[in-house]
Amino acid sequence: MPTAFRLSAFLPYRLAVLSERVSRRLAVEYERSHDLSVAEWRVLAHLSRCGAVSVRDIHDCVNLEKPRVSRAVSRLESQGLVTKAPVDRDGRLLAISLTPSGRAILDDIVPKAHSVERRLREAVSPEDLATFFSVMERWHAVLDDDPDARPRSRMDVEGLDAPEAPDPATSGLPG
Amino acid sequence: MPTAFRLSAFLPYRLAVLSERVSRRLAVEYERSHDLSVAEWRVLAHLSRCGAVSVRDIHDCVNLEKPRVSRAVSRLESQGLVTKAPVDRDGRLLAISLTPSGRAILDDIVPKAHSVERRLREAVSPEDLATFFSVMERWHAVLDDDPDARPRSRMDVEGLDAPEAPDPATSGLPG
DNA sequence: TGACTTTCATTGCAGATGCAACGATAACCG
DNA sequence: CGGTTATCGTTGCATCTGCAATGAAAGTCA
Repeated sequence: MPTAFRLSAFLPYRLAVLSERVSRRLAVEYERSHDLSVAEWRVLAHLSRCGAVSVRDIHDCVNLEKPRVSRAVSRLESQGLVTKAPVDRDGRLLAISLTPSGRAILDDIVPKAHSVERRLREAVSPEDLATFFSVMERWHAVLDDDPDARPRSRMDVEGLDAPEAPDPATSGLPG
Repeated sequence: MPTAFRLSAFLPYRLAVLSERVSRRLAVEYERSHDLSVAEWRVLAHLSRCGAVSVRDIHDCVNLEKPRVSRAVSRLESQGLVTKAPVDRDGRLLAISLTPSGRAILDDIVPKAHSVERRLREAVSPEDLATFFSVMERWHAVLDDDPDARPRSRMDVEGLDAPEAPDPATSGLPG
């Protein structure tokens, strides 16, 4: 008998569908009012916690390819939301930090993002939510052991509660 | 004090990271050996269950934009994996179905896809897995009530166990 | 010091993506 | 019938994406 594959019950597919739907709902908050892409939003969000960091550091922390970070940062800079400052100690590095405008936009978006998340969290019990996260973590562990899977980005593997783990190359910068 | 947003603990972000990692791991199976894109894989998988269907039907069922389905189908056709047949009863419609070659490729990929999924499922208890899916379903329900969220695609909302729910416009086609 | 390797950010480029048209066909309805 | 509307699949186009390659700047080590 011919192979029949039930895509709608397939775990990777279901994950992708939900993830995309949630992402698009969230994108409404930063796209509609501030014309930001996903990459730009992630960069801003990361900068809100980590101060002046390099492109490499952002790449390591927010699951974006380095060129994507670079372009996102350039666009944010052209909009006056971040600044790129050379690092005197290392001519290769760039110290990227938020401007007041960037901070103002974050101050507007972050509550909306939290609101979207809160509505999702409130729809399930704390126990179920904990189970959900533990399942996600175990699946990451499965992929960590799979040579055909991509490695996890640094911030995601180093624990979600750790302090910012500053890049030694850029820590101690102004900003 | 300035807004500090912990991206790595943000639910939409975490969902996106896991989903992308799983998707990329799965893509290894159909990309490396058969040079298929996600869209092409989804089209083939859908056809394996639903026989001869229209572009519109695929679009409704596998969470892909219509142009993306159209191009995926065209590329699959050029590779001899599917056929596009006109529907005599309705000149607008196209009856898309698998060729023997397409079926052969599916016969190769599907076990690999199941293997990836099995490893993930085996990493958690059946109870936790059930909880995971019920949480996903509740989040879909939250988004269903949100006017700023996109509607769910047909197959995903009509239940995962329903029979194929053939498009009345294309049902009864050869294949 | 000086050749070699590594790391950094950027750029090129081929291909994918999303959205808005478009032409063609069918359905609706007076 | 005939005109309007709706649907189907496709295409145009601006943008984004991923990957490799580039040039600049450390780091390494004899």
